Amino acid sequence: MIRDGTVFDDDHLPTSIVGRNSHMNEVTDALAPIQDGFRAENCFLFGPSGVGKTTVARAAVRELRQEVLDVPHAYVNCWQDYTRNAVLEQIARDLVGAALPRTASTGRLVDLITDNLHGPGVVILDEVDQLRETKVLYDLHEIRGLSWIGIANREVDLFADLDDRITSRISVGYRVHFDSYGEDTIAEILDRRAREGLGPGAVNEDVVSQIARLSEGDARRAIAALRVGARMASREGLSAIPSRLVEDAVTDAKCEVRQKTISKLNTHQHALYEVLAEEDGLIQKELYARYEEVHDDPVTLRYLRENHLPKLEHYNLVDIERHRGTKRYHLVDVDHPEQHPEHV
DNA sequence: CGTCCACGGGAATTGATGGACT
DNA sequence: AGTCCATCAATTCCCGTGGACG
Repeated sequence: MIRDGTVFDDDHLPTSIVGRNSHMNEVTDALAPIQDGFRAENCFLFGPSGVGKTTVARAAVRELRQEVLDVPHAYVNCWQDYTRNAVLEQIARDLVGAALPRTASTGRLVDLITDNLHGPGVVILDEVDQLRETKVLYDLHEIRGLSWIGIANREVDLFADLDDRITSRISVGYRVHFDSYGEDTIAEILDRRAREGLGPGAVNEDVVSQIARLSEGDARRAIAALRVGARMASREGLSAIPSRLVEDAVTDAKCEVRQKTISKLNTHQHALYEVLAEEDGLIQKELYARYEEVHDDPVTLRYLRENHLPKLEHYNLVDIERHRGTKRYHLVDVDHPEQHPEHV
């Protein structure tokens, strides 16, 4: 019953975007100057996860490229590439393509991009609030014709630690707020994905609205649930997803995401996770003490605090309970801890 | 008030790597 | 080929601030 599994991938970009017309218009407005050969307005998209921010950004760039041939564009996930150098390197790769030295200094990278950028270009900075070195925004501003689309969960002040005289010249022309999808919009999205990726009649209206209801306005979760449901059904030899499987599919999809996340943790993060799995609700100092025992090459508390702990929190694996100053670390609950499905 | 704890700025160190110079 | 220097990422070390609490 699964005709095309790629339809359910996180990076799948549908041919038309459901329920985000006004957002699309704002972003394409921001990019419009490129059509006349000028630098676009920087813009900033914010809202919770799974509400189509990245999709809209990518779709807007795609639309632009249908109007204007070969607009140089780059995509950077600042969560992975959070240093100045890493960001510039990624941009150089996407924008300029081809050969760049294995390691290059930031200055060299800026030169490389500047020299090879002919006409205006646009960079998508996903999870831009995770950027450690906001100086890079200044670097981008220095490159003629380059503009960016920043994406974040909350509205953040990106320019906090930049020189005021400089920041006043870097402007964010558009701020686009994304709110949660309604259930009917999620249902519409699911319906289209099903039509594209599954056999005919694989889902009925009832199943779709059930998934939509259970996924709390998060399209990513809904789509993952649809994929899991389809897989479960086809394993039973069915050509349609029966509604009795929906609930399991939603929770399994949740577990799947979690397992995938855990498998990406490094040894330090893993050790922390293990410690918390054994003993929940520790304060930072206790957590560190346990971690130090468990890990055979521990890093300092300072470093843990700076990198690994925030990472676990960001991954939504660890929850921090603040009770009058003292903070306690907890694992985030899973609905079905007793069983998790084999990995994808 | 003194202590404990969390937070985070900032300097310093280490190790890899690549380029320039000899 | 060998030496030296610059850059960068990762990590550590040191420390001041500030809240909570007894």
